[in-house]
Amino acid sequence: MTKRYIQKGEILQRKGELNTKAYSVEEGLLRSYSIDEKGREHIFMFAPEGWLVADSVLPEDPCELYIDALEDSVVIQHDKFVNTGHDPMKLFNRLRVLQKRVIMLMSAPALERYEHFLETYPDIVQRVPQRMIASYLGITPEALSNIKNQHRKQG
Amino acid sequence: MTKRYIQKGEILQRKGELNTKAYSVEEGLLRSYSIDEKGREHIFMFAPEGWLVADSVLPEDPCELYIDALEDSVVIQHDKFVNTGHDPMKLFNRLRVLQKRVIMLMSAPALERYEHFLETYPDIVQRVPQRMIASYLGITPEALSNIKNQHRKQG
DNA sequence: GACCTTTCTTAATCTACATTAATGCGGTAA
DNA sequence: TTACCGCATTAATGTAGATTAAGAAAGGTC
Repeated sequence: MTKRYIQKGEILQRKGELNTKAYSVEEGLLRSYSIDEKGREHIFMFAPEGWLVADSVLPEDPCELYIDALEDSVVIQHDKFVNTGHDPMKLFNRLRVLQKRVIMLMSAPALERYEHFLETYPDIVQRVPQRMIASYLGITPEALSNIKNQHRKQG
Repeated sequence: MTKRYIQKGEILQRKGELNTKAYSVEEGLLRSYSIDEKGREHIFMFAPEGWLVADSVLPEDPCELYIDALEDSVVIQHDKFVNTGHDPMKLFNRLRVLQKRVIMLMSAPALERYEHFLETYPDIVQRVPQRMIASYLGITPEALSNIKNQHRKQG
C-alpha cells in the first residue's frame, strides 16, 4: 500500500505481464484498455478521482489489460489479493458500471450508449479526446462523429 | 442467510422491484437477464453450481435484472449489503467474467464469442436451449444457427 | 510566423448481423 | 392418429456501423 505520483502517459501495467496491483485514484485520471489481434485499442474503463482500477485476472494468469495515466495522477497502489484497506463500495461500483455496460452493449444502439455515457460521466467528456470515447463505446471515431450529429439534430 | 429450494421457472427477482438479495447457487442453474424496450430478452449471466448471482444496483434503486431458475435449484439467499458469509473469490470471479465479456463484446465477432463461450462453459451448452446462448452472446438465434455452420465447416 | 503530427469530420462503399418469412422438427394433448 | 406449439434452421432482404479515403481543425515544436 504505497502512494505513487504518475505522469501523464506513464504505463502502470501491460497486457501479458504478471501483476496483482490495484490502483485507487486520488487525483487525476487513469484508464484500462485492451489491444486486440488487429491492433485496435478498446478502452475498458476510465478511472477518475475516487475510482479503483484493476485487472480482474487470477494472480497466476497474465494480465489482459494495459493501465496508463491520461493525466498527471496520484494513486494508492494496493495488492488485489490482500484484503486491507479495500473500500467495498468502490468494488460494488465497478460491478455496477460493468453490469450496466454489458446490458447496454447488448441491447442499446450506439446513440443511446453515447447519451448514457454523457449522463454517467459528464466531466470525463471534457477531459479525453473523442476517439477514446468512441473506443469506450465500442465504435469507431467516424461513427461517433455521425452519432453526435444525430444527437445534436434531435436535441 | 436462508437456504431455498427453487423450482424450474420460478422467478426470484423482477426488474423494477426493490431487492437487495444475492443468491449463491448450491445445485441447479439460475440466470439473470434484462428485457429491453422492444421486448427482447438479454441474458446477463448464467449461474450454475458454485456461482453467485445478484443485481448490482444500489439498495435504494429499482432492479435492472430478472433472476429465474432454468433448473430445479438449491440456493443460499444472502443480503448483498451485509458482509457476512461472502466468499471474496466468488465476487472476484464475477468481475473476471464480466471484464472478459465486455472486452469480447467490444472486440470479437460473434463466432469468436461463441467459441469462447464453449470453452468457458462446456457444460452449460448442453443444459440450455440455443436461443438462450444466442441471447447471452448478444445475437439472434438465426445468427447463432449460421455461426454454428461456420464453426463446423472450419473445425 | 511556418511546419508537422494528431484529431476530428464528411462521404462512399462494404459487411456482419438483424429482420422477416417459410420450413421442418420433436413434444404433448385431445 | 391429427392438430398444435415452441424451438431450430435456412434463405432473402435490410441496416447499423466498419472501412477506406480525403480534407479540415487543432495542437505542438522549431
